[in-house]
Amino acid sequence: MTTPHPVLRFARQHDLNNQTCRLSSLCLPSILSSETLDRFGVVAKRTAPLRKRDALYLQGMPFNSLYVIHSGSLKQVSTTDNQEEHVTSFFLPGEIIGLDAIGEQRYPGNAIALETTTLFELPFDRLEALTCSSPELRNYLYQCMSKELQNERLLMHMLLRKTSDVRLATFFVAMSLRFRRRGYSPYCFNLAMSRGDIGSYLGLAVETVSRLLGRFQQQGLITSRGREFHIHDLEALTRLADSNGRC
Amino acid sequence: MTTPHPVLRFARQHDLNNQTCRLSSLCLPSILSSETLDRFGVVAKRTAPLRKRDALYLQGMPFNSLYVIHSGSLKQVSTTDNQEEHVTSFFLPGEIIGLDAIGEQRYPGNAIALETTTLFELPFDRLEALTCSSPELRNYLYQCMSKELQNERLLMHMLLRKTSDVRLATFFVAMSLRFRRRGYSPYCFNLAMSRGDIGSYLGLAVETVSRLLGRFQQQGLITSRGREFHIHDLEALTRLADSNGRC
DNA sequence: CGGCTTCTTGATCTCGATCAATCAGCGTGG
DNA sequence: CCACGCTGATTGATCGAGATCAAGAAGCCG
Repeated sequence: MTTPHPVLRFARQHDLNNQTCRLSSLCLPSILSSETLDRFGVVAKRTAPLRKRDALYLQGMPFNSLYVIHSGSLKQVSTTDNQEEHVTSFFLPGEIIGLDAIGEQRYPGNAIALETTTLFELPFDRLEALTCSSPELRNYLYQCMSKELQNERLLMHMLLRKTSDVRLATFFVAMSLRFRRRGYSPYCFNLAMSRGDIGSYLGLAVETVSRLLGRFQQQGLITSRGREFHIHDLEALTRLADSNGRC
Repeated sequence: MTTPHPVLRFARQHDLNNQTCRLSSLCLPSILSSETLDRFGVVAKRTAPLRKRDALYLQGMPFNSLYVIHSGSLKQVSTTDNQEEHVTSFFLPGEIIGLDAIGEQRYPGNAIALETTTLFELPFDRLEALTCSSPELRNYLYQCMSKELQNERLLMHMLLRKTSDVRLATFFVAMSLRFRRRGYSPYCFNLAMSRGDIGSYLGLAVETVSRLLGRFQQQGLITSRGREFHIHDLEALTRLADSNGRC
């Protein structure tokens, strides 16, 4: 109930600076005064935990709130006109969900819990009202969205061109970075999504993901046991992600 | 100098409603009162026209302003770490440039004029200051960015999976829609970008784009003479864009 | 222990990149 | 004005990455 907002707590502890990042830009800049953060926190309501496969919202439902993950993770799955499903995003603890729903006032996909997940709800009208009086908060929201936009654009045009191994390497580097930013180990983490989800997100077949994981393991880049991943050579992985595929 | 803002003029004339769109969501919603628009317009400064190949800004330059195209068109080209160039966006008249620069406070690529182009400059600090007093403007900006974000996500996961013909069909349908929204013909338009630019944007080789254009022409979907395009069967093109590629 | 789903591994085939050559357009300057 | 050269567009031929089909292995939960 009155537990401080997790992002808030994290920001206070770590005094995050406003550095760049690739896939996930949802860090809280230190510009935010703790006063603003407190009011940000006041708005946040804790929601009942979701169990695996539960939906936070469904595609087309009217947009009311943004959410911040406290623990657990979600995927967003969008169904296109021709009934194909695509995983469009993954969300990890501390990240904001729903920024892509503001425009259409509807959620653009199903948000499905990948494991038991707890969230904070940020009713957008109240948040938006706060931005009146707080330029920092206003700018923070602008920056969040702008960064996500830039990341999506970059990512898209990287992935469109890249070979499957580069795509998967990019994915791992990005995940590692996201865990690092949140204060978790960037070298050892659990990914609650299935191989199929990863494939859908990267535009690859399940079989390809599986084969690549095997190859990465042979090459000593990572080890994977089930959904637990150890990154052994982040530098090589980064080099691969930044390469043309063939080298 | 004191010419009214083109978008402003357009919005007054057409009383645009807030409908959904695919690739470009930069329509002005009718929510915006003309009072707000006037103040919006006051902020806008006309800039000197760019000639073909001129740069509006370069990658890494500090972000100061958003821009709205009055006439002409631009592409944004981002250079990745490994020195590859990717066309990340095209901008048509009436569309806003620079939303993806707010987050990092730097422009994420070179904005290059594809033809003689005139613009309006919107200094962001002044625009942002206006959002204090105008909830409509504030929400408009949020919605612009959110829509672009959603479009990029959808587009990415469509393109990642799709065959080359579906990609190109999607591109034409999107372009047609963008011209339609701005009051131009959706069936006949000039695209000032080269085949190479289109290929780069879609993640296809120039040769593939060229071959596909030939095939589309044979199939009676479009005709292209140089950079002038006629869309003959928008419905079939849309069906192709929404299909799985094989059908 | 069955009955799931998820993951892995193998074999084949297709789409599109790549290499290569020619052609068209277009502005420049002799 | 035309010849030249440059860039962009087209077309053809080859090859490889990855999708797809198919089958088996490994978890996972009731």
